Amino acid sequence: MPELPEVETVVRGLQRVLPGRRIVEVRLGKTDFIEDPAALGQHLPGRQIASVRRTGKFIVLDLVGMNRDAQQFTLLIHLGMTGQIVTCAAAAPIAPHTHVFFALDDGREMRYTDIRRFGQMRILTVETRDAELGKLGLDPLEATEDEFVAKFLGRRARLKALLLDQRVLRGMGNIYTDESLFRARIHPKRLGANLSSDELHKLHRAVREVLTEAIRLRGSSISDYVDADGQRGEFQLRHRVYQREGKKCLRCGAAIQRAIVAGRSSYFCPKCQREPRAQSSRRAKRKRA
DNA sequence: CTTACGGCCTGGGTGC
DNA sequence: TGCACCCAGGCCGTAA
Repeated sequence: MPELPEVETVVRGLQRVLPGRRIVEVRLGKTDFIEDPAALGQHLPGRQIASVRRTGKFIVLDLVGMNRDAQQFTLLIHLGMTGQIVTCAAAAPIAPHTHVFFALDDGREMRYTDIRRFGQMRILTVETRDAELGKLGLDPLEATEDEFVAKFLGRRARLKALLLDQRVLRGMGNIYTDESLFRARIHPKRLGANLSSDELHKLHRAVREVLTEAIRLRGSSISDYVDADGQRGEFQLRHRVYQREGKKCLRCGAAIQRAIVAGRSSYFCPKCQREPRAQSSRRAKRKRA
């Protein structure tokens, strides 16, 4: 479910209520998605949430001890496919598949719910936090055009794979990849190395537009996604290709197609996004010649 | 460096 | 009503 716009929306909701709160207790259900479950109860109670932010699809909670020399920890949360985080009254009914309860010092709770448990939760030190987050690629909304373009030059992978690769850009997932490629009118099977500078320019702009608009509409709710207040997003109403197989392209009227590209379901307009023929990168061409 | 594939886990939809 | 099957917004490890 959650890609950059959804995680951003969740984080904005959490930012309104969490900073300054102290965690008083952690209760656990199933823990197979938590790197070190015992560490949660060991390190979190008594610590105060200093900040909440997003890096790519990760939610980053920085926690400080109540005395000055206490070690700082970071709680890193990834929502996977079906993860949800909400805050609610401690007495609120418990949704099925809720596996982590963080009791807060104002009598409320932050709860983590995840049907499929593809999410992850880790306690990190400041050093390991920076090492982990440093593996990620560019923030697609902050990258300059030059930085963005450089990530695709010479890459022989398909655009679909590159856009989904968190080491290239951090935060793109299947929905926003397809929506961005449609707006840039680029076929998901095209190779990074074969894009013209005009196409890279259009792609950069399309990615920013799609993500910005999706954040404004508080994300896409296809099935499970809700924000930190339990509200659904509305960007799914603006999808132009995603899950529109067989429906008319809103630009040209052709039937939207679905194909597996880079192992993932991909939606595109066969007329607006021309499929490349026998692709070869420059290097392969040179080899053949 | 790259792709392809299976696996993690549960639930919803479809078709018989 | 049951059941088999396919699909799902993410990501990792393995093999080729």
